Amino acid sequence: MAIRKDGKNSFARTTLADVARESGFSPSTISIVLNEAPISKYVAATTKEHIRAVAKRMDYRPDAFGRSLRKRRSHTIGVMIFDISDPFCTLILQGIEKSLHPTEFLPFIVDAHNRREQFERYMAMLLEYRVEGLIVVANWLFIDIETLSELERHRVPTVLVGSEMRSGPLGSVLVNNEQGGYLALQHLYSLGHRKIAFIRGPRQLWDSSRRWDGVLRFAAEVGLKMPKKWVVELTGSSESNSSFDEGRSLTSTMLQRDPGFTALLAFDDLTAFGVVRALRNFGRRVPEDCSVVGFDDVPHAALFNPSLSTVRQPMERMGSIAVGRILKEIQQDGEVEQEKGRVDLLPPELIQRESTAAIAQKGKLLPKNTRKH
Amino acid sequence: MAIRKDGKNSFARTTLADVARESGFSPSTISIVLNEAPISKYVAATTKEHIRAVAKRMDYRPDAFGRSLRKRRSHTIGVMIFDISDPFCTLILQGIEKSLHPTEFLPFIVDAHNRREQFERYMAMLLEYRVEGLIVVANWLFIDIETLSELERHRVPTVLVGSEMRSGPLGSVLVNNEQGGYLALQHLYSLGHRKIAFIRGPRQLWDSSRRWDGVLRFAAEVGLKMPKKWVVELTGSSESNSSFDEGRSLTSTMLQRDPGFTALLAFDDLTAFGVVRALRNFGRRVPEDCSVVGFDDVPHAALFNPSLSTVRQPMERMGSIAVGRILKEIQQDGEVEQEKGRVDLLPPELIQRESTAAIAQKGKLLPKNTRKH
DNA sequence: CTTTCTTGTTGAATCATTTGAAAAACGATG
DNA sequence: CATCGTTTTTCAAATGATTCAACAAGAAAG
Repeated sequence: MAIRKDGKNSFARTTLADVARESGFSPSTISIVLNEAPISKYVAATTKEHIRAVAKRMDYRPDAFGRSLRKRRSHTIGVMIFDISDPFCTLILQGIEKSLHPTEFLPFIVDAHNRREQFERYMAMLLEYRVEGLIVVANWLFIDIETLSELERHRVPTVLVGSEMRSGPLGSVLVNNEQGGYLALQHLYSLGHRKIAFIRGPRQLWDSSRRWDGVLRFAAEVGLKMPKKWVVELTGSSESNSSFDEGRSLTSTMLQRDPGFTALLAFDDLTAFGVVRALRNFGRRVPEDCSVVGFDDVPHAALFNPSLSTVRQPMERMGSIAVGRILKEIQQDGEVEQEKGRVDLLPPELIQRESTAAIAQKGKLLPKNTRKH
Repeated sequence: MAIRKDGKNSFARTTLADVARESGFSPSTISIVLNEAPISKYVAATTKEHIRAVAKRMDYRPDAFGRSLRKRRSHTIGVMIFDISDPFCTLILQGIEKSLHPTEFLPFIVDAHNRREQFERYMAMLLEYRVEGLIVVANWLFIDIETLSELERHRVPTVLVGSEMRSGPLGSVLVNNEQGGYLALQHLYSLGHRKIAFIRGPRQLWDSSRRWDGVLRFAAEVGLKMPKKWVVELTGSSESNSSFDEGRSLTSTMLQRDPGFTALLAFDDLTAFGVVRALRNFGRRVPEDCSVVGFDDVPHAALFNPSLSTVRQPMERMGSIAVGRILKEIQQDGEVEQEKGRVDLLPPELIQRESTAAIAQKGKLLPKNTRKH
């Protein structure tokens, strides 16, 4: 359909040459005018006007490929995520988008679905598209360190968000997990809880250990006992709702073992949701019979019943800080090496909601509690 | 750093010419071999091997810009979303990604943040990048019809997911909202509820009306009365959690007006979460005192307390069907016009969970409700 | 009258790749 | 020895835009 006699598809896009022909000026002039290049100050005002009018009338749009090829710039920042359905990563994405918006850069988002093979394929893709920077949103990261270090090889400024490499040249932006763990336990402790159960994160996850370090530090400071029967650990499959299911089953196990705890500290919000479900099924009310605290503050934490007390990660800010660092690296073109491996640790914030409450004064747990707040 | 005497950055990417020089063959041959073009069957096997080896050794990656410019194909499908933090849209995205994965196409995702200005900017961007197809995920769509119809002008095959245009040339893939509304009310009715409150969707939203049509159809069939005092409507701001907040405040209003309803049908899941919150604050238990049904089945609906009964939209499938249609249109290159404006209506599915229950036999709320079903 | 300066515009090269046409190389055929 | 048919490889053009050096025209200066 719609092929003209001259062989050209009549719907073919308008090119610079078309505008040139139509306006009577050369392609060079058109380009200079439309890009408002420095030399354009020598172009006659009438010419400028005329060219702009013609370009608009013909609905001219510069071709990204031609342009990028010539300028050797793509004006894109690659954003690699591992699971778009994770709300944690969603908010970071929003932070990234928002701070990229006023710039000349465009995010190129790809989702590896937690699959190594896809990670690699998309990675190659991003390099072919010559992204000028790369942000890796590592929500739940089991890709080996090795694979990530390889990123450096490509000489593309890279920042890791939400996770940290034990060693290695990659810069990262993340919450201070150690402090977060500390805050969470401190919160429960200050509400009077002494019999506290714990669901740690998966051992393979580095953040998980840091968070646990914070918990241990507070426990040591106040001399809290942490009996083994009340400390369990997620296995960390990469399935979507696995931490909910695991939170639930681990809690059930602990309840059957010894239901005497009055509070539970969960690795993250999704786990905490599972915990609440298990407690309810066991006939425990939250927070009256057992307080629960999560980690992350995903958007749904506030909507949940009961709304979840949790340690907030400033996710949107993490995204925008990552963008800031990438832009800086791009501008400085690798001059300031010392910036590269830097780790930005942002402070977490304890958000108190309904799922935690002071322990019953005279309440024995099992009997009924008749207090006010 | 690392600029060689010849002025070239030593980290510059390897080009086809580099491989040609290194291997002793011409760029043409390299291209033919690496792309396994038809003529490559005439290339000597030893040559092929040699070229592949050199390319691999030099870590050659074809440049997407050079290639796309020459081939006049981008191998990308634009995906326009309006709010990435909406879980509804997240699942559709996953469906899209998954079905695009085995193809030669790559999704180019942009998020307009519900802002018209950004929508237009990103739209222009996608056209500059010559996307070969476009999927618009219209979760919560207040962009005028006009703007969307304009898409057609660009001769890019376009499919709308999750919404439908009253009229216009754009094809779409969405759930049968009318049937969904019908199912939701039928569910509550079959549980014995007769005093039912309703929170409609915003009037500007076309889907909202269709859903409501289904509700009315069922009500008419069984002769259910729907007093005005128990029918309210969302205003539909584009804020992130607005439907939660609105669901909550509208429910509070209705409860104060007349708390006699035993069930509530909400426009969507997020609204339903707000409803549950309001009921709890009012001292009503869900589902014992009031059943609540949502719409969508977002991932968190199952994790919520109580887990939410709802009408499921097959979101992942919607995404993959959209991809299927786009790919077909691309291949047929506009030959089969009749496909274009087609509307795929997928069947919704009622998911019964904890938030709905049969009405109490010896009912408390208002005096007697002593029937069976 | 030549030179210089300013203003306004353009030609040609360049970016990395693909591709149809053409050119080698080579043995075989008449 | 010219001609032909294969097989193997390369030339050169094309894709769409940007940019630098250069050119043209007119005015001003020497």
